[in-house]
Amino acid sequence: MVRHPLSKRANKYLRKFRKWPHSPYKTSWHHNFGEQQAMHKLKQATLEMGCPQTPNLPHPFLLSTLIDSFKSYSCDPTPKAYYFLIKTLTCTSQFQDIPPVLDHLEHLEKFETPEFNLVYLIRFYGLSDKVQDAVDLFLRIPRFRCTPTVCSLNLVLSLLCRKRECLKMVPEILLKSQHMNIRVEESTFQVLIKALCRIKRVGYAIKMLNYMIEGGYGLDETMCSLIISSLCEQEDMTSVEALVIWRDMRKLGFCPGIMDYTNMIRFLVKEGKGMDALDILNQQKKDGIKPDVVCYTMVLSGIIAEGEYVKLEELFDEILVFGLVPDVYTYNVYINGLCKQNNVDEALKIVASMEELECKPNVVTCNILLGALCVAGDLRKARGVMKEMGWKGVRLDLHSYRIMLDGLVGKGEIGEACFLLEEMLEKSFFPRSSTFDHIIFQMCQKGLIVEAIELTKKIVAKSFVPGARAWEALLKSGSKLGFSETTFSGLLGQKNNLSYQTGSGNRSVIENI
DNA sequence: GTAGGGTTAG
Repeated sequence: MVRHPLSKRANKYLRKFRKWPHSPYKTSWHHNFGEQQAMHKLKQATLEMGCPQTPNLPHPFLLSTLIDSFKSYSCDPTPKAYYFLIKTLTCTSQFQDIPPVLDHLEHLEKFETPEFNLVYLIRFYGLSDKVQDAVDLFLRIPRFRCTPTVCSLNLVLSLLCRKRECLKMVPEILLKSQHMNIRVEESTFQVLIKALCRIKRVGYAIKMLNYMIEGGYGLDETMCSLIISSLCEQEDMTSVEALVIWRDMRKLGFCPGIMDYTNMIRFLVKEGKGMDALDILNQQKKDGIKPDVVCYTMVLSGIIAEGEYVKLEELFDEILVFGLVPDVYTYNVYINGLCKQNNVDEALKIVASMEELECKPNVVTCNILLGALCVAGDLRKARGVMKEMGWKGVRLDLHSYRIMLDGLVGKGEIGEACFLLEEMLEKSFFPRSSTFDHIIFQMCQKGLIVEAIELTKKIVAKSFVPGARAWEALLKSGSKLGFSETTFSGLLGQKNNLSYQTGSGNRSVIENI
């Protein structure tokens, strides 16, 4: 343990340095005892305040309690006592009592207020939507005989960065902090970059990174990674800009890790730049960072989106050559690529081989196949896939049903479509609005008007809102056959229920019935 | 040593 050297500041009550005889009331332990008792009294008062038997009693003014407690033990209030007081006031929502406490602390106390007392309150203000109060308190710190450090500054900055409208105060605070003699540190930049990335202002985060470098700090790789991972969430970031950022960071010596490559690839693929993603993958290999199946899967899907099917084959082979084991995600992407090339038979073969490799197809595999078979008009095989998935325990989801339903409707298989729709409704799956309209329209065309009305009633009872085209078809057919208004009474019964969720187009139709 | 990051579709 390091002790303070016995110097001028040594305790004069120690025998070695004693100048005066002990006063029985003025020893240090006695003083501490008094402070402890006063604290105890203060805590007691706050406990009684929160007493469940008297919840409606007005709260005592705790500042007076604090002052009185310490006075009664003949000692001065301690910073600790103020910390306790401020914490109690915030926890019990007695916000109106905080400013007098601060005034008292500023004008009537003599001790140097520890920064953490104020930091606590600044944080509290910031998190309870009182950002201006937080800023004001920050600027007022020196008046509490406290030397503010980068701690307070970082806190205020992070609070300001949480809200878009407060961002504009950041430069002003940075400027004022200079006058307050707070030295901006690397951590300040980190706070700003993290906050900017969080609120999706990656452009500004990059500016900060550059300021950091200009300020003589080394390249912060963690911040680089953070920026790269935030690219995807940035709506107005183009792939060209992202690639420039990536290139510049690399020039500055950034050594991306696998997650950085993954994030960059994900961003590019999302932007429809599969070939750029492939470039990044190749860089990754050159840099000696082995891409895993996740990287490959994303790049494969990007390449397919760009229609580069030759590359697709090459890359899929590469996965196998590198000894990576494709998983269901990879297979799904590959199968989708085959389907996009109208090679459904090959896709089906791959599914069969997946099973041999004990990689179980999932509902996504199923949906890809169903979609491709329906587009190809091969309903027989599509039905087969549906059944097979059922046996294999792959639970069909909303999309499976919608895809199949659209396939049936597209081929004019209205009877079967209705059957499937019933099955969907039992599972609380709803068709796309246009699909339903199509079914009703076709039923009316075929003269199945009563059935169409029944089906509409059933789906409307489940709060589904048919589109304008369905209503139109029903009305036209109904009036042709001389149906009275009462025919639609079952539908009208739902009117109030529907009006709030109906688009304007549909509302006028319903109201006109 | 691990997970996580990745798949279809209106």
